[in-house]
Amino acid sequence: MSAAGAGRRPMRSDARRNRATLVEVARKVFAEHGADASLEEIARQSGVGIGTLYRHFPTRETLLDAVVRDRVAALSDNATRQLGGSDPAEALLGWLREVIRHAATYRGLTAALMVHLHDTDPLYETCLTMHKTAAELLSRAQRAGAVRAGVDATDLFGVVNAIGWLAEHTPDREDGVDRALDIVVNGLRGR
Amino acid sequence: MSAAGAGRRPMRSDARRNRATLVEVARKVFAEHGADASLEEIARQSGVGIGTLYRHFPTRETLLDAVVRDRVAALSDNATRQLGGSDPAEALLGWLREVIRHAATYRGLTAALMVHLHDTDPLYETCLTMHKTAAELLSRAQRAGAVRAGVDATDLFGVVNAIGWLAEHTPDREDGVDRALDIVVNGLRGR
DNA sequence: ACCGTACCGGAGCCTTACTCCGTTTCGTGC
DNA sequence: GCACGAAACGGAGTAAGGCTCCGGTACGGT
Repeated sequence: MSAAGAGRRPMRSDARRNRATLVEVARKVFAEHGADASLEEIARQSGVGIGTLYRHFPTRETLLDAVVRDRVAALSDNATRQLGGSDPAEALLGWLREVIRHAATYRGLTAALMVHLHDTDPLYETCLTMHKTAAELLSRAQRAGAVRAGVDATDLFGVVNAIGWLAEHTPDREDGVDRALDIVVNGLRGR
Repeated sequence: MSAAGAGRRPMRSDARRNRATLVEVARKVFAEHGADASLEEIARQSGVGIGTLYRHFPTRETLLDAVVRDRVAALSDNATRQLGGSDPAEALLGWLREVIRHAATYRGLTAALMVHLHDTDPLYETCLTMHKTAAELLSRAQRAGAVRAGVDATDLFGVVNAIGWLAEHTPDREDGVDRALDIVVNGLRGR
């Protein structure tokens, strides 16, 4: 079930090592240059050939997924478990902020997520994680009367990614994202 | 003031012809493949060499601007003049819808607009047109009490582009954009 | 008809995505 | 510890697009 076809035997040691290095370097390079950074650059900095990168990660999305999957899952856990007892509106807002901040770090990630919400490609599971979290937080907030009815998880998923995209594109004017988020959060409340 | 340096004499007839063809073809190709379509493809379909394209439009943004400038201006005119007498909230909503629909046609345009809001590059004027329109519609809506205070034109510009981006990325689920827009519009109202 | 110049075209160079296959390295059985 | 098969590696090769540069072409004024 692990990404690089660990169907049978465990990976060879050099393969495991290279894979780990690639993910680590990719995390850095994606954060620095965005999700459409040069894959050759990642291979170079990892000290492996481009062929090795492509064997471990047949597509850019596979690599991107390896980079963000854990972090997205952690955000979800954080939102649904740790904040489980707290104010539903607060929990929702906190998660939105974190997801948006994450999106601003890996510029271009939001676009990839939107694309892969409907297929079965690598990033699909990560999308699903986000979508489920959106659904849970939303449902709790709606039950608490903090969010009006008529909004569904897909709406929320779309909106959070849209604001995430906005965050990518407004590196200056940091409060701009907060202000946009404020509008959206206000819009989620009852009329 | 015209884009291709008509500082002195009028353009030569072949140049004028080629320029017009390029814009027309670009309009089609950008609409079909998005704002990052192949420029070589545009030159090919226009029946001119790539060098000719680059002489008329030194950057992709210059060409993109030539394609969308009139349309954006028309949307602004429509919003501020024709709808001048009608309900300010209605006028604002109508403009938002149109801009978003336009953004969905030229996928990637929103990103270019966000980037060039703060420089003096070609698309800057188009950005400014949108920004000014946002300011006018917003101000009227606020005076009419349809939009709460504390929202400024830059917020609105950001939000409309964010929803435009969302529209680019949800070709299916057409109502998804309406639903997102509904959330935002609701969020613009008083608390 | 002639000439100066504005304009044209595409070869050429660079960067990046992605593939293919000869070579190297691992790890297991003896 | 050695040998051998499989797993993994590396990078040359192919393709495509961005952008430049300059020898050639054709417009338009005289």
